[in-house]
Amino acid sequence: MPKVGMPAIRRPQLVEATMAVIDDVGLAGASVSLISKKAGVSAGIINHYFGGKHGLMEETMRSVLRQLSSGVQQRLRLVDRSDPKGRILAIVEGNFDGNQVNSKVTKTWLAFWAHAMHEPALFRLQRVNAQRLLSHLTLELKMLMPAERAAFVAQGIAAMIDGIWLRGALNPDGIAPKSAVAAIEDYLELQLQHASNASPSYPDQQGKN
Amino acid sequence: MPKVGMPAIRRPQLVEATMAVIDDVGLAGASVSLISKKAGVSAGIINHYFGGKHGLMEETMRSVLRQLSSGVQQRLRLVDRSDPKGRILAIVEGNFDGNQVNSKVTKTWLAFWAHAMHEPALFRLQRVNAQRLLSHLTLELKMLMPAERAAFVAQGIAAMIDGIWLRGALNPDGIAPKSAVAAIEDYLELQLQHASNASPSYPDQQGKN
Amino acid sequence: MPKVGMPAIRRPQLVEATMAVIDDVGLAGASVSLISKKAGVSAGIINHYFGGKHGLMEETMRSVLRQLSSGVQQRLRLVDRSDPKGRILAIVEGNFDGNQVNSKVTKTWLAFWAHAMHEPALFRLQRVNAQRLLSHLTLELKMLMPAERAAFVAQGIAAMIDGIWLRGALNPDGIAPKSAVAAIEDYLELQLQHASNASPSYPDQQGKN
Amino acid sequence: MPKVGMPAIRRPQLVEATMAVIDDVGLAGASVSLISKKAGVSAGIINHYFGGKHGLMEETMRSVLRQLSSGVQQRLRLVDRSDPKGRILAIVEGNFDGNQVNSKVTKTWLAFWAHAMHEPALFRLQRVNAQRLLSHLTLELKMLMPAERAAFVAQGIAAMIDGIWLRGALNPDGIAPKSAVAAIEDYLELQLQHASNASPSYPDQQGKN
DNA sequence: TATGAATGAGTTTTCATTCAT
DNA sequence: AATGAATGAAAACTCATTCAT
Repeated sequence: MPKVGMPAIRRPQLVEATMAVIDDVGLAGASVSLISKKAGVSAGIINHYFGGKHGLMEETMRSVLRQLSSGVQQRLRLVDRSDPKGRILAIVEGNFDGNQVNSKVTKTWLAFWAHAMHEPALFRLQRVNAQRLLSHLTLELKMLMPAERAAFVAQGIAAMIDGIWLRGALNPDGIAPKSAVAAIEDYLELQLQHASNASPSYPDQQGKN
Repeated sequence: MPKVGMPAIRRPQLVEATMAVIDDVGLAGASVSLISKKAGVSAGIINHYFGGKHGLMEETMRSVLRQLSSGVQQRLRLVDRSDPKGRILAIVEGNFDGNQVNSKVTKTWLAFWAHAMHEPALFRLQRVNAQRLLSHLTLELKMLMPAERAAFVAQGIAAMIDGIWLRGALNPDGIAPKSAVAAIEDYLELQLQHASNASPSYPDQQGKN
Repeated sequence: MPKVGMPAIRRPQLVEATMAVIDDVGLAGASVSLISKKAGVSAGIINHYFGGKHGLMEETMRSVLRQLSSGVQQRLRLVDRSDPKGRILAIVEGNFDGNQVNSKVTKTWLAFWAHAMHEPALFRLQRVNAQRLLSHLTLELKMLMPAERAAFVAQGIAAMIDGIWLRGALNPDGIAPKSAVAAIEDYLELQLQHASNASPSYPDQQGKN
Repeated sequence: MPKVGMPAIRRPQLVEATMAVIDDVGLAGASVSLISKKAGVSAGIINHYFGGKHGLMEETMRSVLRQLSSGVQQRLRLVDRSDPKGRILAIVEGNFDGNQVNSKVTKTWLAFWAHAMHEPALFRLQRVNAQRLLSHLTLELKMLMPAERAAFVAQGIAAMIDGIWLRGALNPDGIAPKSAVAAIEDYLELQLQHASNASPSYPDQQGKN
């Protein structure tokens, strides 16, 4: 008689082990045998639950991305819809959430980004995520500046977020969330000042802060 | 006597083939046999010239980074030393040089960045490069604003450069150099205005443009 | 559950196959693929059980040496502790035990002796074995002659044993155990006579036989 | 125009290099490339002079055996034909000649002995040499004891010689010629005493010494 | 005569996957 | 559900040999 509810235990357990192994030895060195050893189960079990290594990898990447956006969602929920600047900062801060920026997550995230380039399924996943960040930012920025400018600034913020992550992967200590957020907040602030000078029809920003 | 000067032909030929294969199938799929097939030579030759796959990979990464910084160097040579803003833009433009931003180089660059996380030799290489970009930018920015602020802005610019590259890897058409440079130039411009307002002792910027 | 107890079957099976292949084609020709073919299993299994060819070779050498000393131990158990001459002959006979002297074991033994010269782990193994033979012999001879002389004679006997093995490897029919033992017994007899002449305080030998 | 007399230079040069490399890394590790590097020439040259690696190895083995028997021949020339015991000791001493017993020659000699087991040409060479030692010894011993006994003792001496060599290979300091010769001389002496007791028709030995 | 570039066969090893238990 | 024994394909690498120069 099979133990019931095993999938709910085994799947996250294996995904966790996968991240840990990728952190240890890189994506290239993350073999099924290493992952199963880390999880304390047999190698065959991966096929049982994920239909193969590929399935486990996809699930792991989904999990990484899910973790990342859940940090953003959580913080957004705390900020009023009518406070665009606050919401933008929430998005930024969510991206540098405490448990996101340690070396382990940074390396796994980067490994998947590179890997996704040649795996259509993962590529789509990654692209959707990148676009979502952009549209979230654009949506809020449109309340503070003209649409065209909003799109432009959103691209800048998104690039800075990912660039800080990317460069943070080279740092053994990971990313310092505070200075990361400060850099982007500074950028945003300048853009808002610029916007208010150029077109006085978007004065909301000053009032809100 | 054997054919002379072959190393000068074979080594770049194999490095080229390596980039092409990484572009095709990713770093994970870039086997020695695939690379040698692409180069039209036997697999054994890679050991002959690079002492193993590892040597070829390191050389390829060096080549990618070299290409990147040579674009920067070339453009810097055309700009007067007393024009910091011009030099910063030269650095930025060099990073989005025409032959840098096609999908092939972007993907190879990203693949190596991720791979370097677990290869000490490549890691050092990558880190040195990332630091060089930063110090080049800081050096010039110091002529336009206080040292502390210069370091801060340099980080911002570096992050935007790498972030645009990273996000560009998701784009099948590669990076659009013009809008990439425009985004960073805009950021720089705002920072300069801010600096001149805050401390009138760095007025050079206005005169130079 | 998988088939249990396979290691207990596979390991000796692979060691046996290794000896057979070394006998057939020599140590240099004993490839993993040949060995696994002889054992009727796949090549990969060797890594599964021995962690690589090296592990298999070490285990095989241990097995050869174990077989050799078990022959000696067996015969020693049948001889009274107070009969040094009998014990020495038991050691000698054990070294020319029936299943030791066929061409197969002789060649494997010699191949390993030569190979061990450049493999620290095997070298130690071989050296320990050579020393053990010597100390066993010395121990018994000390009851029949002065210590210094005992050490001298022990070296002689050990040399003759190994020399007969070595020269036996050149003989397609292997070693003739009887004449091998006879040659060494003759040597021992002469040494005992010499000892009893020189120092009448070691008369035990005559009484015991 | 070819340099004349090159074979007379190159062949011994390569044979020397081969022995040195076998000493360094063992027969298994002695690749053509390593040998040619040691000799300071190109790899292709070995085919030129020896028709392949095999030819070089055979020549090297011949050289080792030649060196060994030349030591014996030299010493035999100094001893009167009518002094069998002296001639036997000359043979023994020749086998432990100063330049024979260092670790380098010992290891090469042993490596070839083991290797010869599976190379008909080398096997014959080795066998002829082993037989020659035996017949030299028998020839002299026949002048001191009955033919049958002479053959028996010759086997004993030959076994001790080779046994001491074999065991000497395990000793980093090589073989101590003096104690090696002493062990065999002792054995010979006992055999001669025994022979003179058993059959007084072979009294020469005593007179000669 | 001599080189060393180049090859291709063969080696060990890794690894995802399958499967009997 | 879970194991780990077993496989076979593919990987990197080694190496004797060939050959144009």
